[in-house]
Amino acid sequence: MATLKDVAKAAGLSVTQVSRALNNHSDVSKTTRERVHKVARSLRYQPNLSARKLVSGRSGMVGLVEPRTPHLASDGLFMEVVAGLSTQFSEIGMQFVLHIARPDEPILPVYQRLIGNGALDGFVLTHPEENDPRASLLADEDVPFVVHGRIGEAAEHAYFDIDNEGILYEITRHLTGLGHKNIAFFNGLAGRSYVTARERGYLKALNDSGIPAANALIRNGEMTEAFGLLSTVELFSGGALPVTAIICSNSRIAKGVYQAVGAMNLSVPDDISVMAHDDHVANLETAAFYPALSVTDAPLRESWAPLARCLAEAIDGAPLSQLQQVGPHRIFLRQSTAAPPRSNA
Amino acid sequence: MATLKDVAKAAGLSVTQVSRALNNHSDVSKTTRERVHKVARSLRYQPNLSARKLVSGRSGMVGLVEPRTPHLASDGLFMEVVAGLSTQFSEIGMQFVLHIARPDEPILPVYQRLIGNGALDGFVLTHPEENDPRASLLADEDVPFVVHGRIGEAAEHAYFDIDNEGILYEITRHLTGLGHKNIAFFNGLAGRSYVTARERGYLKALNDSGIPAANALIRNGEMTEAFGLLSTVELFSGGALPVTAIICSNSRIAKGVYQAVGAMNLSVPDDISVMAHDDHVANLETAAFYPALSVTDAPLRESWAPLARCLAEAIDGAPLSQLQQVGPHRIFLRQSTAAPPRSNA
DNA sequence: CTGTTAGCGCTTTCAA
DNA sequence: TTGAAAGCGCTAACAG
Repeated sequence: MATLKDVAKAAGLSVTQVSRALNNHSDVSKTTRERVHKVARSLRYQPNLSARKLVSGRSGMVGLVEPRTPHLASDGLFMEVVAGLSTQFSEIGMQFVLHIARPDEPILPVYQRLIGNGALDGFVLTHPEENDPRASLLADEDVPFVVHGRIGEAAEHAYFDIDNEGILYEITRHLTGLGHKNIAFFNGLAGRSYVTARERGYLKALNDSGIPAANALIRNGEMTEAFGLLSTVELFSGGALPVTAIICSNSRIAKGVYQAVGAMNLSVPDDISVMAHDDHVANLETAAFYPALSVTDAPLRESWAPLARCLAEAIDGAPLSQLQQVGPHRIFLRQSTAAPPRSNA
Repeated sequence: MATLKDVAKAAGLSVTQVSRALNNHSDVSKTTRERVHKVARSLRYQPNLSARKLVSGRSGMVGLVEPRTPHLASDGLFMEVVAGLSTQFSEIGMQFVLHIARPDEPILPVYQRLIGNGALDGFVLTHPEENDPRASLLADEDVPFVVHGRIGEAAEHAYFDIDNEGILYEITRHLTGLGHKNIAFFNGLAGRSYVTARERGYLKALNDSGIPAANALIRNGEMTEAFGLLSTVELFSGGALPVTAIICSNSRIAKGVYQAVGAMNLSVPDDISVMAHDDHVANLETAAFYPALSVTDAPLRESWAPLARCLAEAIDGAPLSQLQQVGPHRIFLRQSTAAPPRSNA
């Protein structure tokens, strides 16, 4: 491999000046810079990341740590994350490193090892939880990181997130606006920060509509079809509250809800209105549901690019205010929502 | 982070001696070594990989490069590979780096970048093809690598493989031994080296049994249920040769074959014998097929540990002879194979 | 605009 | 058995 020294010799310059030219510093004449770049290219020069990291603290490598769960191999979401991030980081000339931790191994020591190794410039954290210890560790150690999502209402870290609270507020207000009063909410697993945020939005909307919240109407679970199906059946077999609308945290849950509603010989939207948030991860075309599902829409895949950029900037030492971004979402009102049936209005 | 210097100071020794002690060199007194280890532990010392790589050429990081295909996110095999390798490498104290390449990007330049970066010690190559250009590149550049599979009959590189040729030989001989003469073979995509090896084994067995091979009996395709189903139907609708046995390169294909055979109102094994190789990647319990499928058996998951060890040794400069390993396989004869029906015997 | 000097953290001669 | 010194390839002061 050609080194800086080789390029310097070939260009008849000092190593320093070549380094500056290659890194596009301002204090290099244009002619020199161009000549150096040409020589470097002809020698197929590539900077040695280890050497660079050693002196400047930057290697251009960032990592994602994931515990190896039994389902990992069949987890489409996980692969979406990995493929998306990996692609986006190489797009901006960085190396994305995936580290799968042993299933039995506690996760913090893994981060500590990786930090101590000193090979990585920063980390991406996904699926944050409230008071996530990984974030605390990284913050304590002053290691740059970006979170996919937000930890806490006043997050003190770099993140890219969608407005989970706002999304649920919009959905819920739409339903209360139609006249619904008993609105169930099938949310994700408790503890995840987006789950909490969504619950906040739901509760706030109910409150703003003057509707009391009922614990029995909120359910948390893994966001699967089965969860939606079972929750719906249980909700109606309990028969306590005359639920007229169901909000699903994703389209997969909604699919299960549709099945249960059909099985119970009820109809969407005549008997029950259904809405969901669609992140486009499940291969479910919500417009092709029958009846077409009303959704808020924010494709997960649109977050990898901002996330990568955000981490790059965090590593470059950008101020926190620039590193906290909330992506857009849309709302599509289709055929699955209507005013509640008379008997329950 | 604590550095060697810190440890040296705390231990009252020179940096040199500490380095030697920590790396368990022979020329360090036992007392010193133990003391140094203790001090290092108490300071939570971790060697800086970049510094180490810079001077010794070893970082302890190895990589796998995978082009991002549309199906990647739902490709269970891929995740099995990633999770398996990642786990095994951390088991032996190495870092496993996954690099997903952009879909449009030719793959060789990606390797060249990664090599030139000088951050990785070596690579794992999966899904090798005959005359695989990646292997040529890595060999040319003198970068250690290990192949999951073999390239060519007399492979000149480190590999861990199963005896694909032998496996197909065994299967085919078992069928010819039962009296079958027209034995179809549904193999994987042409070009992959294990596909070629299996074909060799199949042809050799036919030859050794004095049975002429027929091109029409060999089919190559993506190893899916659909491939098995369609191939079977086509084979029989052509109606040229009275096929009495089908060999499938994996259990998924066999599942498709079973479906087609059922649809055609034929029976396994009375009309058609079926055998397959089972790598335990598809979640198909071959013993639970009806009738139970006769298979050769070599779980893919058993290859990650040897593969990781092999690469580690290759990086350590072990001789090639130690780096070429062939894993074991078993054969389970169950209910899907029998002598051919009289009319075709 | 350019070169000289120093040093990142580590391993490895070479001497003692 | 130990230490001093050199240097891996690079960047960042500091002079000029």
